Amino acid sequence: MAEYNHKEIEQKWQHYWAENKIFKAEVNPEKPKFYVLDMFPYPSGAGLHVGHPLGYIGSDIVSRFKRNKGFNVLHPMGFDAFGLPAEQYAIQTGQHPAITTEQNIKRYKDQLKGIGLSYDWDKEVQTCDPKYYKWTQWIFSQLYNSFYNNVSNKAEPIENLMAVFEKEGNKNVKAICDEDTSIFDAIQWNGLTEEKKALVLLKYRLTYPADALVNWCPELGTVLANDEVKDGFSERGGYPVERKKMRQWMMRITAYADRLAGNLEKLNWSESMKDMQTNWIGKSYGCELDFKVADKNITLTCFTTRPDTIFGVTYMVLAPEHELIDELTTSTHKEEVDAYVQKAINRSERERMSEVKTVSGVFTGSYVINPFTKEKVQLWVADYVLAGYGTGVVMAVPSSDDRDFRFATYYGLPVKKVIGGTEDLEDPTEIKYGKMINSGFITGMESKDAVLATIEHAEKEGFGKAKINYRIRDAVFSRQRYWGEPVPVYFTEDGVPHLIPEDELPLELPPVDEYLPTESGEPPLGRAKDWVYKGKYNYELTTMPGWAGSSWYFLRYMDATNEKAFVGSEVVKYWNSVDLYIGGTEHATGHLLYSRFWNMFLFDRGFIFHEEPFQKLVNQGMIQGRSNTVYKLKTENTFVSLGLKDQYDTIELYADVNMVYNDKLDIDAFKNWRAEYAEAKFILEDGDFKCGFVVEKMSKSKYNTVTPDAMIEKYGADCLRMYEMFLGPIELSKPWNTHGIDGVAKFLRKLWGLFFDYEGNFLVKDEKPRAEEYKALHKTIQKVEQDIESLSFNTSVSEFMICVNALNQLKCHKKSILENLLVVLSPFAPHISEELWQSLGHEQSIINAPYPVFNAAFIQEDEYEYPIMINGKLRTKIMFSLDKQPKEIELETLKNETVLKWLEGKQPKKVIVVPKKIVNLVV
RNA sequence: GCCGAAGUGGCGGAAUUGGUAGACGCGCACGACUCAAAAUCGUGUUCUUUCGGGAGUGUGGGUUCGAUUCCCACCUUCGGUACCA
Repeated sequence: MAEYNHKEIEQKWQHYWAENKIFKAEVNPEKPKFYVLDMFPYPSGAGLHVGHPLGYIGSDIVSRFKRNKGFNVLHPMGFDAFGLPAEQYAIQTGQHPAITTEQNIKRYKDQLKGIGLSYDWDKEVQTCDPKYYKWTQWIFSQLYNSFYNNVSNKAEPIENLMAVFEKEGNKNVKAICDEDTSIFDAIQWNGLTEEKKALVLLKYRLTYPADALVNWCPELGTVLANDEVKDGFSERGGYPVERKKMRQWMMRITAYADRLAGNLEKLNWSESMKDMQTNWIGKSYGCELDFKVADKNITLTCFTTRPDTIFGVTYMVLAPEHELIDELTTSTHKEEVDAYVQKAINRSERERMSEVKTVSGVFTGSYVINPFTKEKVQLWVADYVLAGYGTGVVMAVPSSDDRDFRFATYYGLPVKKVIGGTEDLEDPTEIKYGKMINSGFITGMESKDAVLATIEHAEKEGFGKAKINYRIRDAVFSRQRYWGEPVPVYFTEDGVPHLIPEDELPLELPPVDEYLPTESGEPPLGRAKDWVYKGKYNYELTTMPGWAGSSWYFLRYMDATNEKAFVGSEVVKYWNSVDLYIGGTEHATGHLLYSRFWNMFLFDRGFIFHEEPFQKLVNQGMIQGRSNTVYKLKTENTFVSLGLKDQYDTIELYADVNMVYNDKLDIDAFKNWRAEYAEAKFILEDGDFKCGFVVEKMSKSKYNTVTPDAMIEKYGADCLRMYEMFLGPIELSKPWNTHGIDGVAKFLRKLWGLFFDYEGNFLVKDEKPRAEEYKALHKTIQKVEQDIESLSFNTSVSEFMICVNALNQLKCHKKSILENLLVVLSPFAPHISEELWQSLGHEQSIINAPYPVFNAAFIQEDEYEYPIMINGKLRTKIMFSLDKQPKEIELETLKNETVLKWLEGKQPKKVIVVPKKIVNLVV
């Protein structure tokens, strides 16, 4: 072969890999395993752009590297195939979402294969495949059949709980359950009807139906999880979201809040990612305190993290949604309170958010009694108190809480200062901690000690207890949509839910005539004809959310075709948890929390053997678009180059980045782009038409999308892979700019040139390398190996360039050098490496070639050129033998001509000689 | 507001535990080859300069013989989160 022909080579090797199942991963206890995982994509209609594969290329390099290093590597890919876009498209066109999804998946797979990624496609999973979602439904069933035991601190079968109920009721049970669960004994339990028993058990199950205040998105016709809502709008589509009470399946993730937060410490994740999860879980230590309502037989419990400020409580506040509001409102205030509550509840999330700094509230007419001081304070309703957090009741301490202070100031409520140092302050909330003042028995204590003292006192007196509170809420699991996993549940006439038995799974998605809600407002599944269980029981009509299928796919990959279990236990024992997981930050509080939850649950129940699914997590940065702009005169069909545009009255328009090179417009291509530009005139500068640029999101409407296909067509997959890595550290976001890719293309041609000359003559000879050649090679082996371990792929690419430049300079065509270099390069540029590897006479794929062993002897230097600095400024350099003693170096330096000139006859005060680093003279 | 990450040439970026700032590449300039162009190769390329130097890693200070690196304060950008009691 005369010239480097990427197209031919890449197709050849991609076929070879696929036909010979080179990347097939099978359990092999003889070999150490390594599991490299990419976050699996939702196959959108637009296909991949060059930003998507960034992480895939990085993980592919690690996978291939580990293979060369002797590991048994599991590196799978699949598709998160249920989802809104396909369904929205189905609503518009009537086409079944499965068809669109299949087409999109095919396109994605073609694109991924074109990049030469080393996936074991036999392990592919698609969440919308009934063979897959059978097991998603099975896991749902396991959750349904489990409760969380606070004593063993893990999930257990619900039968364990039932056995205890039969023996002694629930009075000694320490388990996670609904707040409103009442206490009963064995006699009461055993006396309950089956229906009643079932309803009680729902309060304990890890998945359960409940009336919950949810994020309802009318535009999408479904509820959304908290992490799917951003600033009051749906994350997908950007439609407004409102609060609504609906009956929903919920997941009791709160049972795992503590372990999810605590385990983070053990994980090799970025600090920012751990922080995001920690904040989302929002664990806070404090206590619950009971306030009796004056003249009423009601006790309100509030949660506070600052019980030390109890003597500063000057009023109390309820959330507008609080269920006792009617009872707590006196007749004289009824009208006002009702009006306020109505307004507050109807206010959309969005409005509430935009008015964060304004305060509003009304007095209920009732008073509560501070259990510590016996003081009567006013009870208010205000929407700054959230129903969903704590108990929906807040003790207000305006002297140490900003919001309380703002509220009290606005409504003229008293402020009582309880922390030392705040006595004379205008705004006492500036100081949050100190010595307590005006605080009864805790006066004089430090706030920290006072917290403990007050809790102790409250517990002794029986009106409070220490409590850990979490911000995280149970996750809404129902979606009022069609394109998702059916929930494997039917309802008997009494409304009690029952699981579809395991051997009848999967419960397949039935056909419907339209992908819209029914007339009566039921989800689309309500349209399915004759879709009833055993001919008489109604099925659950909501489907599972997107995160259901993605919460366990990493387990299914291990054993993708197992029909007896979601994953075989020997298999999961071997592959265990993911060693390296690469994906975007956007999944920090959704997918990464839910999958940890499900994994932990499956671990508790003994189905798998690792508590945490992802040991090391790396977030790849986003590749932003880099749009090009051109400037058209407002009144004429004439465009003006960037540098001259200020002399004219222009409007800015996009030019497709694919017809701009180094910000210079290809005018002919531009004229052909659109009919209205065919006759356009151009005002050039220095003979070129220069475009402006803007960095923004990559999208079709901005004409700044670049597809991997286009890059591969022109430069080849190896070039694209290396260039993407060369752009910078994998975790950094950066704009895509095709300009630099030529550098990598040149590198590949130079590499090729070490093997073949222009006529296609094979140049490689089996000769003994010289010291410089060994040095160039081993420097590269060392650097690249370190870089891959730390995922610094960008510097590896530089190193390869340096090495090939050096070998070119040395005119090195020696087999033993080039052979090793190819193995080191192969994870980055696998196709060209395979081809050249074969040209050296190898019959086996380079994928299994052993990684060269770095030998420090080859890069050993015996001399070093010391930079000589005088007062920290570099003045000259002197070569010294590395075994020369510092004292000798000092003496010789002081004799050096340049040094003497700079010393101007003065004697240096101090001479610092750092071996193999530097010499610094202080004058 | 709070939490986190990041600020280095015209551009992407490099610099191991504090030790020659700007590796590697793009772009640009000049040169070679060519009738010419492309490709390729070579040289130069932080700024400034009176060609001795001087300044320089967001800003201001500090520690040090020596700071892109460590400490303090601040500014900017990006990501997350937000009446969370």
